[in-house]
Amino acid sequence: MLEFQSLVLKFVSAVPRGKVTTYKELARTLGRPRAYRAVGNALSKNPRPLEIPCHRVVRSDGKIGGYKFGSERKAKLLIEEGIEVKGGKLELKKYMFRFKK
DNA sequence: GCTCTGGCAAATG
DNA sequence: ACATTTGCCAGAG
Repeated sequence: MLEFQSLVLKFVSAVPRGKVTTYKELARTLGRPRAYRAVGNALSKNPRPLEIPCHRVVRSDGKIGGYKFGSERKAKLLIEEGIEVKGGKLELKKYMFRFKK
């Protein structure tokens, strides 16, 4: 459904600079706690890569995860936003942003 | 309608 | 901490 995707994009763009969220949390916020894969799928098909900060969505274990334009690019962007990325990972506890709930 | 593939997660070894 | 296995959702063909 396109609803799901739209929602994903919407929430991701709501993530403030310097913060990140996980695929899982995002999925849960959308009402589909186990649709984390679908979330990644939706982001990969992101219609506006420039307007949507897909790089602010990371894995639950703290790893950067993948990215349309390469994980290196993603890590770089995150660092530029003030997020420390060490060894391809980051401090999730510190930068995790939760929507409502 | 079924199979395959993903920017994944959690459990297991 | 790392690798493998299993589960799960949505889109594409």
